[in-house]
Amino acid sequence: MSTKKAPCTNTALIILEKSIPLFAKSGFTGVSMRDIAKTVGISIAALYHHYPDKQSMYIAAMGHAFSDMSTSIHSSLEIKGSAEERLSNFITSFTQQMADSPDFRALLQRELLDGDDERLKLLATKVFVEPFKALIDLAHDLYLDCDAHLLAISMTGLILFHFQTAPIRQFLPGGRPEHDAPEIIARHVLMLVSGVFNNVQQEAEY
Amino acid sequence: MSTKKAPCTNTALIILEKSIPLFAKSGFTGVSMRDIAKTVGISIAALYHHYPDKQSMYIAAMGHAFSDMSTSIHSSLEIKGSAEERLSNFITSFTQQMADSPDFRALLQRELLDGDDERLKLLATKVFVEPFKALIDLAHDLYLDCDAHLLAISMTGLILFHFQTAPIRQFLPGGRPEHDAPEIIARHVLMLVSGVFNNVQQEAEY
DNA sequence: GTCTATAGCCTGATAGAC
DNA sequence: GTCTATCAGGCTATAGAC
Repeated sequence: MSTKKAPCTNTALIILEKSIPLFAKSGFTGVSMRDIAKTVGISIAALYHHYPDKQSMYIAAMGHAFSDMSTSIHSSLEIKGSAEERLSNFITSFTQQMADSPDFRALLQRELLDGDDERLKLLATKVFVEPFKALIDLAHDLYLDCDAHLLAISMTGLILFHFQTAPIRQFLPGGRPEHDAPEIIARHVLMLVSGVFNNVQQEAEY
Repeated sequence: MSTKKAPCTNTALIILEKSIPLFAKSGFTGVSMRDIAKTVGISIAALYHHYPDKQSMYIAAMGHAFSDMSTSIHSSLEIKGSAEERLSNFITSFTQQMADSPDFRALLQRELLDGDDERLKLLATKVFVEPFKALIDLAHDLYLDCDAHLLAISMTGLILFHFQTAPIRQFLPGGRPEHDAPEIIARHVLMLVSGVFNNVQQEAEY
């Protein structure tokens, strides 16, 4: 367990870790093997010793980035408490994790645009299936009888979209730098979702 | 006014209209001048007669795509009625417009990832500033005293994220094909936002 | 305004020495 | 496992005829 977190000296893994920021910034077609070789500090031919082609390297890099995020998310789903506490905790920690992982966010966006079914399935099962199950359980415990899948999408989307739009918000009415702070975003999303909670309770009382 | 909507026979505009789907599908670096020339049905050299380089052509294509969306959105912001009716109408029509414009959605996502400040400012002023103003007015009329900018981002994000995640939802718990329908998405988002409305009213009564 | 032809560079990928 | 050298083809962009 502790060995997995040790700084990596294996060349194949170093290639992945150094190429992830490049792919996040410029996408698959925007990064050349030359760029990667230069960043890693080895020759192009050496890259091909570890991966048969660029596509395989990209997929391996995605798998690595998604595994990292997976462990990070998993570790924050276990907290016990009331349903309200767990909801608040999920939103807060997920928002903080996304704020801490700009590369993952960019890769996620790029995969949603360009990923084929195989890559999207990997992304789903490695990263999002478990938090989605937790969210659906949470919706059940909170007596939210709206579609749990749609609600889970909405909650993750609410959080992620605030980060996605960060670069354009300075040009939109009311946009201010404070709006980028994860604490502000988390509080806002929790307010929105709590609204649903109360709303459905009201309807149930009719 | 009617002339603007007439089918275009000007080569420079045909180039834009035929290249927009290519850029939407594969991004700037994923489309070559060869691809565009082939799709338009002219030679590469002819492309360079109308645009000085690939970058200029891409920016012109973005401007064209965003203008189209701008007029489409503007035409649905004028409807009168109570604040609740206008909210419902905005969500419904915006969701429908996004459902009808997959190319615009893809270009928007790509620009959020790769656009520089100049391009993002164009995107903001051409497309999003006006609906944002309408949403902020709406939030005021509904006595929502939460941050209007954050709420506007959240509403557009709620809608857009359901489309963004369409290809991956089949791999997530509870995902079903019906969830892609704009009517379902619009109703779900309206339910979420109405929840806020009731919630804030409750708080105001305390 | 459109064409053919091409320059000059960059691309992914390989061969073979060490 | 890493290197240098290289290939064949794609890339953006241009020249010059019609």
